[in-house]
Amino acid sequence: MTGRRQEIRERNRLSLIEAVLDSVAEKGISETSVSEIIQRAELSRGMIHLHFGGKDNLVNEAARYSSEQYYNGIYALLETTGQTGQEHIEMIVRGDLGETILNKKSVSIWYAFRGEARNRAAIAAFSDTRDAKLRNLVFNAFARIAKEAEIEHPNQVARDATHGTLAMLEGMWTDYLLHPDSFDRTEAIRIIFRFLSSMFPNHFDLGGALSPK
Amino acid sequence: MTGRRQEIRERNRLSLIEAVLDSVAEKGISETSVSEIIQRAELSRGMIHLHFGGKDNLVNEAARYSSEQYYNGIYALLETTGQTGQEHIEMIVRGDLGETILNKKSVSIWYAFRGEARNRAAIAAFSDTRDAKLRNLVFNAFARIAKEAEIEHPNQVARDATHGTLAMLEGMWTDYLLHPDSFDRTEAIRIIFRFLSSMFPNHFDLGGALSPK
DNA sequence: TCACAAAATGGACAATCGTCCATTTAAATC
DNA sequence: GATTTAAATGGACGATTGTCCATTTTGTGA
Repeated sequence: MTGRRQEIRERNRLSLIEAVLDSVAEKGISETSVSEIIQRAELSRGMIHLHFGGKDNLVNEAARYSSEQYYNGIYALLETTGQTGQEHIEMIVRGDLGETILNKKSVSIWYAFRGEARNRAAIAAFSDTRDAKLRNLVFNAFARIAKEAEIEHPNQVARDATHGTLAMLEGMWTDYLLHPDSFDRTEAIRIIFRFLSSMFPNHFDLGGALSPK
Repeated sequence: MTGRRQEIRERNRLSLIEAVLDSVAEKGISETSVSEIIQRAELSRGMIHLHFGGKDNLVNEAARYSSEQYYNGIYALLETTGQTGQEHIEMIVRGDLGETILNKKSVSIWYAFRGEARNRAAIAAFSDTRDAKLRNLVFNAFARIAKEAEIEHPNQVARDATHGTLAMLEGMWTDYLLHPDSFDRTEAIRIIFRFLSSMFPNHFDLGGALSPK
C-alpha cells in the first residue's frame, strides 16, 4: 500500500487548519494559541512548526482556506440556476444569505479575520480575492440587466448597482453577526429586492427575479 | 489649588484609553499588550490595575469610549442641518462616510472590536448601542418620507429603507477598510442616493436630498 | 513647613506564549 | 522480517504575558 504516509500527512495538515477555524469561531483570534490548536487537532506540539513553519503561517493558511470555501459555495450555487442576469443576482443574494454560507461559525470566522486584516497583509489579500471574484460575477449580471433595461449610462448604473448590492449584503452579514438569533433571512432578502425592484422594475420584484418579458 | 490631584488622575485615565485605541488601530487587538499600552501612555505598569482593575476592563472602556465618539460625531452633524426627513438622511449618509467619522484610524478600531464582539459580551453591547441609536434616527426620517410619498405600507417601506440604507453604509465602511486609498467617498454617496432616489423619486436624486415640493 | 494620604511607580511573580529539536513511532522498501 | 527514512512526538527553552503590591512620589490641608 503506497501513499498512505502522505494521506495521513495531509489529513493532519487539514486537521490543524480546521482546528484553527474552530478555535477562531469559538474563542476569537486572540485566544487561539498553539496549545489551543494542537489540543483541538489532537496532535502534538511540533506539528505546527513541521507543517507550516510557525503559527502565523498556519493562521494565514486557515484564512485562505476559509475564503476559498466561501467562494466555492457561491459558485456551486450559480451552476444550479438559470442564465439570465436577474436569476444570477437572485441566486447570489439568496445564497449569500442562506444557512449554508451565512451561519454562526462562518460569520465569526470572517469577522475575526477582517479585524486582523488591517494589520496582516496576508489575510487582507484573501479577503480581497473573495471580494474581487464575487464582484465580477455580480457586475456581469447587472451589466446585462442594465443593457436590457434600456436606460441611460447602463455601465455606470451597473457599476453602482453592483457596489450597492454588495455593500448591502455586507451589511446584512454584520446584522447577522450582531444578532444571529433574531436575524430574519427572509426580511433581509426582501429588503435587497425592494431596492433592486425600484431600480429595475422590469427585472425584479419583492420576491426576487422576474422572468424576461 | 484644589482638584489638581483629581485632574491629573483623570488625564492619566484617559491617556490609557487613548493608548489602547492607538495601539488597536496600529497593531490590532492581539498585539495590544499591557507593555504596549503603558509605553504609549508613558505611564507605569501598575496604572492599568489601579484605574481599571485589569486589562480587559480597560479594553472594554476603550470600546465604549470609541463607540460614544462615533455617535457624538453623527449627532453633532445632525444639529447643523435642516429638519426634513431627506435632509436628515443626507446628513447621516454624508457624515457617516465623511473624513471626520470614517478614517483609517476609526475603521481599524471599529473592525478590530467587531472581530472580538462575538466573544466578548461587553464589546458587543457597545456595538449594539451605537447601532440602535443610529437606527432610530434613520427610521424616524424615513417614516416621514414614506408618509409624504403616499405609498402603500409606508411603515414597512420605512423599515426596509432604514435596514437597507444602514446595511449599505456598513458595506461602504468595509470597502474603506479594505481599500482606504482607492475608496471614493463621492461615489459611495452617489450609489446610496441612486438607490434612494429610485425608491423615493420625489425626495432624493443622485446628489442627495430634494427640497420638499 | 510639616504630616498625611492619595496616586503613581516599577519590579517580582507565576502562567503562558511560540519555537525548536532530540527522540520515538511507524510506513515504505528491500 | 530487517532496514531505511519520513513523520510525529512532547518536553525544554527564553521571551512575554497580565497581575499585584511594597515602595516612592507628590499634591493637600493643618
